[in-house]
Amino acid sequence: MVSKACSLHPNVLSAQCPTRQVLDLIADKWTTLVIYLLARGRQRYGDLHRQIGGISQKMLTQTLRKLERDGLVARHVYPEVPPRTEYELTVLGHTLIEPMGALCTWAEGHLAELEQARRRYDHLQKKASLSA
Amino acid sequence: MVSKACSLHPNVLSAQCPTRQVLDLIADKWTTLVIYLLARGRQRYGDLHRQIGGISQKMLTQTLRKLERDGLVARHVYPEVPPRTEYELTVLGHTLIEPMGALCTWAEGHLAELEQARRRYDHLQKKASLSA
DNA sequence: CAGCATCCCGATGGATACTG
DNA sequence: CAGTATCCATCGGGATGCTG
Repeated sequence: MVSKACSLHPNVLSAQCPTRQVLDLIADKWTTLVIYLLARGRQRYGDLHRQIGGISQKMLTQTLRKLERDGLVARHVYPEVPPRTEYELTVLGHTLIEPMGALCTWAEGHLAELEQARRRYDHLQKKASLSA
Repeated sequence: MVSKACSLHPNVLSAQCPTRQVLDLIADKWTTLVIYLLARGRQRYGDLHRQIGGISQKMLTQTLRKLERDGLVARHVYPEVPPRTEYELTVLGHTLIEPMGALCTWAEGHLAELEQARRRYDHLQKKASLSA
């Protein structure tokens, strides 16, 4: 937002805008969690699965594959029995930590206001519906 | 990510983590676009609708209501005929512009790498499937 | 003009079962 | 262990039509 490339082109609103790409990247339940966990260091598939603990195998695999495709996560398969696979952030992946951290910091700093606004809004809605 | 509150609690992975709240906030196609447009200043419903140009009335209204509920956007209804409604970012809403800008800047700076990674990945996948 | 109500389709994603 | 394949319920969200 308020970015140079976006301001120059009228197509901020198009799917071609970089903004869209990034949002599509982090805009699902699991991606951010995976990145967050991998920010701590290289980890095995099973460890990720256990830590996230609400995610299905399907979603974890799908998320990891997407991140790998985007070059944010590297996949290391060891030809052993039983198999072992480790995941870690790439250099590119690490660069994403900071801006995402900024967003997280914002969240923590303004969560109270946000919740207060919600309560107030819901309260007013309730009163309005009662008077109707 | 890599945030204090998140690191302290083991429940980063729970829905209670502020991260989740923020992501839920911006994680859909339209929210960011609306915020982006409103960052330019107060605007009418119809103007937003026309500028975004792929959005349905349903989604625009829904997005605006959500942002209003979260205290990020203020809604001004003028009791006129025909009706006029204007939307603008609240003070809280403005504070979100910067962290979102950081993400956008990241996107612009790394989009090329991202696309290259994708091409490379898809290329390798193709070769793998052919040899099979 | 600025919505709300309704219908409806496709995608998302969980649960389950199977495999190298 | 680290997946893949399949089935199926839910839901986001578009299209359409109506109202104050």
